[in-house]
Amino acid sequence: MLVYEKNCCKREAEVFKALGHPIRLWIVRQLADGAEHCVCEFVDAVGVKFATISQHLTVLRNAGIISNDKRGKQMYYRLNCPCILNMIDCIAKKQEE
Amino acid sequence: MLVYEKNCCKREAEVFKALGHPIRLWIVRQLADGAEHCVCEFVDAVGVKFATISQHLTVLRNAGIISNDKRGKQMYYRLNCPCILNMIDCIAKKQEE
DNA sequence: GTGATATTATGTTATATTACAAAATAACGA
DNA sequence: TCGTTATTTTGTAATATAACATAATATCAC
Repeated sequence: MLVYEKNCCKREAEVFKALGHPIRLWIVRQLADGAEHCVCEFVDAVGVKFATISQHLTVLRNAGIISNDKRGKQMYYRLNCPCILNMIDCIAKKQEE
Repeated sequence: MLVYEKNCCKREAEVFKALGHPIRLWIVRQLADGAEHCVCEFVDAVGVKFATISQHLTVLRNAGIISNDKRGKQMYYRLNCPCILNMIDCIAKKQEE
């Protein structure tokens, strides 16, 4: 018999939700292998407004997926746990089938 | 230099988005190891309306995560690819840290 | 300090999601 | 066939999300 506990899966669902947007998923991929990038690089590549990218980065940070680090005028972002890329690749492979 | 291609990551993001709701994530977990369950079992356990669970199941199905199979009056659901559980467990472990 | 640059915060509008009620469908048993 | 049960579909209202404009903040160069 199945049992659903109040608040179950809440925090984990937040991680998946954060990855559930094309721009955010793409950003995470750009941070593969420990690469660091600043906000303006994402803005240039994606072609949406600065504020929008910044918002997406905040979502990823709140979910614990990325961290940031200010150096000079620029804010650099990096993956907290590159293992998340295995997961993404696993989904991507399934899509190709 | 980063390049974002139009429509990139769209289909994959949909999979993550589908997993990005506590009830749906819980449902996927109940289908671990090939277990099959019918809609009413989820309804009883979660305590939301039938229509709500049915809607969530549709989201998971559209994302290609689960499949269904009608037997008699009941509709049974199962995981398409149990490997998705590894991914979920990986996220869950990170949350415990 | 002033101005320029990089970024985040806030407010706003359009759109999407969630949960429900009620209606529709499908399969079974009497 | 008729009613019952299991489920999906459709419509609706509340809430959340996404993208943007604009304002605020922080850091550097002068």
